[in-house]
Amino acid sequence: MLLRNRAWREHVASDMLINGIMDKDKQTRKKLLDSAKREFTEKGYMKASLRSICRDAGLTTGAIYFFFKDKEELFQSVVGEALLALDKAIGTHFGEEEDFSGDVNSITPEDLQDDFKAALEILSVLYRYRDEFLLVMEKASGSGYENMIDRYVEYIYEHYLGLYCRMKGYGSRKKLTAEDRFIVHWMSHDQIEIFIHLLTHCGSEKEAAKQMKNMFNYMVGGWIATMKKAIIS
Amino acid sequence: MLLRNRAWREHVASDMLINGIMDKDKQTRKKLLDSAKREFTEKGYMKASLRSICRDAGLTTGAIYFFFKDKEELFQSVVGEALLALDKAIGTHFGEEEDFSGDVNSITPEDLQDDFKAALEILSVLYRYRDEFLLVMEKASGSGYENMIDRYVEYIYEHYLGLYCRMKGYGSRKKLTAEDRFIVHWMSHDQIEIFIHLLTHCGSEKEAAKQMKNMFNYMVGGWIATMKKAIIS
Amino acid sequence: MLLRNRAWREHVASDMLINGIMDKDKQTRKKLLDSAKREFTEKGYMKASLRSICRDAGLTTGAIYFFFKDKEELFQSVVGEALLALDKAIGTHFGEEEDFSGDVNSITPEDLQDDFKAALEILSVLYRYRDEFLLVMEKASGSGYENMIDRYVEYIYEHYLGLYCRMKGYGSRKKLTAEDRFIVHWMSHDQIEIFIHLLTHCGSEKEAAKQMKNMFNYMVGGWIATMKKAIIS
Amino acid sequence: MLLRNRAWREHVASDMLINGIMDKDKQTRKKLLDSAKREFTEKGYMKASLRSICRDAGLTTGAIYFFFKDKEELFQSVVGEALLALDKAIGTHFGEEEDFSGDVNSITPEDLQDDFKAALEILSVLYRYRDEFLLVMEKASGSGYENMIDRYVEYIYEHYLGLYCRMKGYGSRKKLTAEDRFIVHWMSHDQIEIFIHLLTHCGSEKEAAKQMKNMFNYMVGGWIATMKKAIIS
DNA sequence: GATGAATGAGTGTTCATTCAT
DNA sequence: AATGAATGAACACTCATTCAT
Repeated sequence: MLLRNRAWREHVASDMLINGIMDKDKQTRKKLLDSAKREFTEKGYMKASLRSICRDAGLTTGAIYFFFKDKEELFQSVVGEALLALDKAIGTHFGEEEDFSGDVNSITPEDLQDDFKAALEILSVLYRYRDEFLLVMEKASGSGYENMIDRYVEYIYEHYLGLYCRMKGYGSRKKLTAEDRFIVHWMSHDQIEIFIHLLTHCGSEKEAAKQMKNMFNYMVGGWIATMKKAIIS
Repeated sequence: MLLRNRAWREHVASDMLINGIMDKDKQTRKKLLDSAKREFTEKGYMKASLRSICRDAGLTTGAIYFFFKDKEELFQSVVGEALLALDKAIGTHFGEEEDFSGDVNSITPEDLQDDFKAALEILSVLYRYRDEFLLVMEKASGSGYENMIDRYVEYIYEHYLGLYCRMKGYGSRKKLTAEDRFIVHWMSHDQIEIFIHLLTHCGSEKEAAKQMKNMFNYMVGGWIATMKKAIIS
Repeated sequence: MLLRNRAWREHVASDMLINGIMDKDKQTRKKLLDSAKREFTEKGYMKASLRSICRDAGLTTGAIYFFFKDKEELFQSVVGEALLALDKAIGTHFGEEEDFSGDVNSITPEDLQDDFKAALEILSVLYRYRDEFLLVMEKASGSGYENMIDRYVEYIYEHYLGLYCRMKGYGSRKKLTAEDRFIVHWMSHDQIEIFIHLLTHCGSEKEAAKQMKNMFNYMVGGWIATMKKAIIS
Repeated sequence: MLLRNRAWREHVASDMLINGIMDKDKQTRKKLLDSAKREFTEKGYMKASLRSICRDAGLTTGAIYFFFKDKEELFQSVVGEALLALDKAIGTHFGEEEDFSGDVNSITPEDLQDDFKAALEILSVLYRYRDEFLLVMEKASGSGYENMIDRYVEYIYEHYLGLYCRMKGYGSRKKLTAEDRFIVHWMSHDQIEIFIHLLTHCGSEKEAAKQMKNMFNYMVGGWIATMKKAIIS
């Protein structure tokens, strides 16, 4: 799992529960979160003013501190659910190394297409919480989520490293050179950038799914070229 | 030209002149800029403290305001020369639409390789001002340079749009669909990301040039796939 | 009586009653007082947080206000019983001017030793409520008990003034000079300091009683010297 | 030396220099210190408000932070000079163990009288900075000077331990029992309390010096009794 | 050219207290 | 009897900026 630790996940999960069950009076909290989302989105984490958030929510200064420990936890509460969902989705599709033991030569670049389906599901999560992810990706500077992108890259990097090895017929990762690792890292990075690019440039999931096709086509082409070159040179 | 306006460019250019000619007591300015670079790099634009910069430069608080209008202009002055150099380099290689009028079919993906040489020269500029570019790319949040990346993307996008048209045999850009534009935009973005990735992950220009080869191979593969698919589907 | 007024004493007394009789659900109050004692001891009156006390007691913020008017009264309730007990003990031993009318010359410094027994009993009270007294003596800054020590000094001062007069053969207090009063005041102060010193430095009553012997010896020596000097000079 | 460290002492010393030499414009700092002294004296360290201090000094909120790092340093600057002076005085009179090597029996309680002269000089320092010492002794709760008294006790305790040993004819401190140490610690404490008592109860140094005579007489009587008892029992 | 003082609005945060339920 | 929400004033502290000298 990518996200911090179990305690944190449960914390966020309990948030979701609370929000789900007690519809009656927890509207203040909701209002606060809405205002916070708006403010963070407008000004970014650092420039966002808690006063301004409270005002916008029709509350007084200290109100936030009944529900949230501090600014950081408020931000966390805004994006937590989204991150948890993404965490789960990524964990499902990129987490476990597929138990592969067939003929090495039978692996074709088309295997990459499997990722496409996974990517579609991830895309679905991303659009379910679009605002929140845009927040994390572009407005989190100064918060504890500043480098979330890198963390995701690092996570799927492991996955792609395995895929790369199998495509090259490496039995062990020990055969990987620094150059191998660099290009795989880049391709992992690129995969994440695809998601971000879609999220920022496509207004709907549907539109994003359509464009992602071409982007994947591009990406697969890149992988093929990378493999060929490796074989040739 | 990419950068704001002529007035600004001249402002920056005169900076360079000043620094070059009057060696005597403009060293205070230099000291200030050095300290500013250090502080911005350490803490990022927003968290950087002018007090701290002055202290580090062995000056008092108000000193900055003799040389710079405000915090923003100080940052600008730190990164200005670098941006100007990059602007020039990009202008040279991506700026002018090549006067192409040959046989459409003669265009091969290998044309992309021309970009490689251009990219190497840009890489050279990037590493000449590595600190400054890292500043702009990763620490400018809150300043006027927050979205510099997008501006560069937008700029080379025009270039790649032309290339794409010629590779597809389009006589006019009017034939481009929204889908065409989207993928070209992405590929432009990707090109910029390659530079940033190199700058952040390679300690020397030499190392970066080496890794860029594989990244370009990947990119060209992507272009080929994009072209093919376009033909097929 | 030393403590404020009758109303207050009855208030505290009724507290004791309540705690004694209704064992059933007044345990909440008890829990609150325990947590308060802990918090006050840890952080001192001012830095103590009512929130924190409630949390520690497993209750919510407002709960305190059912039992106590405000922070001050809570503190009062924590230390009240102890103060009342001490008030009683001091009243018994230092309160009433002994009905003395014998031969003036028969008074010897050994009369001071009578105080020793009284002091032992007071010590017993102090150790019965050791936590509470340490609270009052060292952690009450900011509360209404800040200068409790001075009040005790003032109280026993009257007692020692009488003793001093008799030892000097004064028939009336009118003979006392400002200098007389000053030294008696100091010696009263010193007596109180002895108690505090013991309470803070000895872990058990037994240990304190042992050390008090030497301290009294020191004190009696001081009284003798004071008397002699008064006679001589 | 009692006070923290050399760096700190030099810091305070330079303060004194600044205040002494530059009479011209440093009046703002002086005003701030005056207002601070007043505020701290009135409300104590914790309840003192920096806002209030600035207001009283005719300045705006942030002004303090030009001269002082934070609340703590402001307090330090108010009392620092006084503490330094006291440190010096105490160091002179209680710091060095007198190089005693005469006949043990020749030591009489009158040796204690030597302390009297020392005490008079210390008293002089205390009254030179009376406000400041009252601040430290009674209003420092919450600041870094909360337990200054104990520190002074600990310091002179060493001195009195030596004196006690010589009066008892001990060649080495190893002969001291826990009970010995306890009573000497108490007597050291008492010595300090004498100073505080004078400072709080006498309006002038002259008056204090007069009353101290009797208090010393009392103290010497205590020492004699302590010594005798030790010999007898 | 540069200093050093001062501004003043702003920040996140704390907390005793209140009160409808 | 106790909850949980909300208040609102206060706090220490930061900082870009200004300006007389």
